[in-house]
Amino acid sequence: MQQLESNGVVQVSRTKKLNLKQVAEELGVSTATVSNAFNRPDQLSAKLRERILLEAAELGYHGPNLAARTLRRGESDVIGVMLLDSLTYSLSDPVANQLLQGIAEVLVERNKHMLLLSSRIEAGQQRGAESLPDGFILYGAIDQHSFDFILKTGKPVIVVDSEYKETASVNIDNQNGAFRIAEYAIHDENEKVAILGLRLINTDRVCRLTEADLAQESQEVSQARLAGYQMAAEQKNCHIPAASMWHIPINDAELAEIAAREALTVNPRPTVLLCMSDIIALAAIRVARELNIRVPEELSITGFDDIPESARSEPPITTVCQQSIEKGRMAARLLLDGKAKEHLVLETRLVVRGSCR
Amino acid sequence: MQQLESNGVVQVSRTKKLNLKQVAEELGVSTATVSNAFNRPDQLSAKLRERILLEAAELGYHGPNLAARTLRRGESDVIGVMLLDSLTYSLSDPVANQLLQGIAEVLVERNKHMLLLSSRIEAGQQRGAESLPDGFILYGAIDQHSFDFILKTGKPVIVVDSEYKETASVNIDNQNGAFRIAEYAIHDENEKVAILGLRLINTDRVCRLTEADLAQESQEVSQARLAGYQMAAEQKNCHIPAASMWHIPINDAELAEIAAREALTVNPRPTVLLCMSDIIALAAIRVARELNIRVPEELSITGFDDIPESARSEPPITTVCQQSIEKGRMAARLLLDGKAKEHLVLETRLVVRGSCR
DNA sequence: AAAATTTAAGATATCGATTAAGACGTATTC
DNA sequence: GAATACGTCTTAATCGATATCTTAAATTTT
Repeated sequence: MQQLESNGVVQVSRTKKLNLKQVAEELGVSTATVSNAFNRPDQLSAKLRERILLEAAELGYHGPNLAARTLRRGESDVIGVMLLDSLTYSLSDPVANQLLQGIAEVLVERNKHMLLLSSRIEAGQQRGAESLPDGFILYGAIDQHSFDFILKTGKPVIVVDSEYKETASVNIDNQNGAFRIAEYAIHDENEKVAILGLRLINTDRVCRLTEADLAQESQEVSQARLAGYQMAAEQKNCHIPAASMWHIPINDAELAEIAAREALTVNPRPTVLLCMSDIIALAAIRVARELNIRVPEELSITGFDDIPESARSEPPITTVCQQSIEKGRMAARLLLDGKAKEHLVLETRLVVRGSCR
Repeated sequence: MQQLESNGVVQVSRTKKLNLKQVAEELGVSTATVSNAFNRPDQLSAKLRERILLEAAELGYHGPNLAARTLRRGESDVIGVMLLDSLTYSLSDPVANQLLQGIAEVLVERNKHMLLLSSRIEAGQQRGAESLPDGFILYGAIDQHSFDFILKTGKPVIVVDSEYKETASVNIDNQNGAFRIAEYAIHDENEKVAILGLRLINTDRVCRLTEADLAQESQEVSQARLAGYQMAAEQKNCHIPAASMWHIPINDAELAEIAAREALTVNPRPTVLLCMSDIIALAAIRVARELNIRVPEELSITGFDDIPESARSEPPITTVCQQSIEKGRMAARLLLDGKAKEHLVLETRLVVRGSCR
């Protein structure tokens, strides 16, 4: 249909896309040979291969169709990255972003592709793309339902910032990081310590905690950080009551400002404000400025994450570097190297800057 | 192999993944019916459909394989998003990020998936995933080679922040936006105006421009913004010589600081600093503080983009809102609605904050 | 009640590629 | 010089799902 014979020369319309089989016919070789030209250079002579590649390109053929190739080989060279909550939210979060950067770096290096998935499935939406990827990287405390779904694909899964016995994982020692920064920030038993926590309880609103809340199970990362803070405080003979803790549901600057405003207007005012993310710490600094509280003279503020912005704020933030980019790289490497059983725990680093006395 | 018959009951090992055909056999229906159960509810009775869906799930079958489905249907429900430069860099750029957020929002709404691609192909790397997506969104001034490659797939393409006659596009009126902010920032002919420009010439290093550089063709977005600045300056009887312009190769805080440091230490010192991105403006503010130059009293600084950080800096940045998230949404909608010929130009908004007199 | 129409489910060719096995001629070995 | 190995290319089965075309049954129409 798309080829018309005339005086021995076979012509192909350039408008219609052609497939490997048609290319093979055009060049007078078998499909196997064309396929090999693209995938297994050792299976044919260099000369023929070169000719095929060249002429295929001229015909407008740009290499094997991924769907067909995937179907046949059972491998797509695509890696699925599943982010917590909605994609839109995750993409706005600097930590998730750094993770993606690290993942992207390794995937590009290895000629793999990245498919973004979100764990949150809205009503009327279906899963569908999960059968394509060769493996998955899950970020954060994915809900059990999504996790099971992914797990049942039988493909390798690496979890970041969470841990399940069934899969490999990349984590940091949250408790230790929190302990060290709290230990650094809290000088003695006279300090009034407040905590701006991330996802401490299961509520969508900013709120001040009660003792009852503390008994509840919360997200593991937050729980670990909280435990680290408390351990350091106790070591300095400070006690941090639940009423000095605020819950912030997502890592969002505005919500963090609301919490910070509450925390910094209680009486007596805190002297140390431990923030579970840099976004929160940055918000706290803005609120402190607004309230004419000098940082760090009157108030020490600590962050967590070490996002790029933290180094550039005024004052720059004393924080815990959790190497998010590196976590992404490690996760991607574990996955691609088939180390689907390891549980990595990366070191955190205390980054001392100007926001603490 | 994976099913063993015993006393009339057919059992399927739960460990091995099964396909639509096997599911059909298990349930004693045809493959067409199972397929219809998943894709075309109107083609079979509700009762049977429900039974199939239920039992399939129990057998551990999670719906049609994407590769096979794509191969057969010729549609993957995957959209390719190609970012400028390396993925790693793009993911760290707040503007690209907002764009992705907007795209993600619409794709999720419509049950589509997002495949991240980068335009930069390193040595030894191949393209390969380009055959999968049903369409593409290209961000920025993609190099001609990559552009042609994508175009030749014959699939719909939407370009953002660039324009080609062959494809639809979503842009903002860069020149107008730049004109308005410069008009606002430049008070009279006594101002000394300097420009911190993004990708003004084709060099990887920060550098001060010469008149010869101005004659050269540069990237369209930058060129438009520059033209807007110049038009506003001339209207106020100011002339901005090339020597008052700096080229910054990528939208990076550190490079921007280098340029800002140079620009703010020339004599006489500028009174207005027009920055082609908010990242640059934020860097300029830090450098100004470092040099004890009061902003805005002694120096007006303007940005471009309106990234979230700009509203929160001290002083907050007067900038041009380019609605990056909305651009992403529009691009995705154009693509999914098959409007592959339109050239949208979104309005910019002058956002007056504290960084200008 | 016979004919016409609608509804429900099955049979099968097909999408585009990969790869194991095989064919064929040439080079190497003893 | 026969046997073996090697390099190069071809044949053909296969991956998993979809959609067209049938067939059979149920329902409506006249």
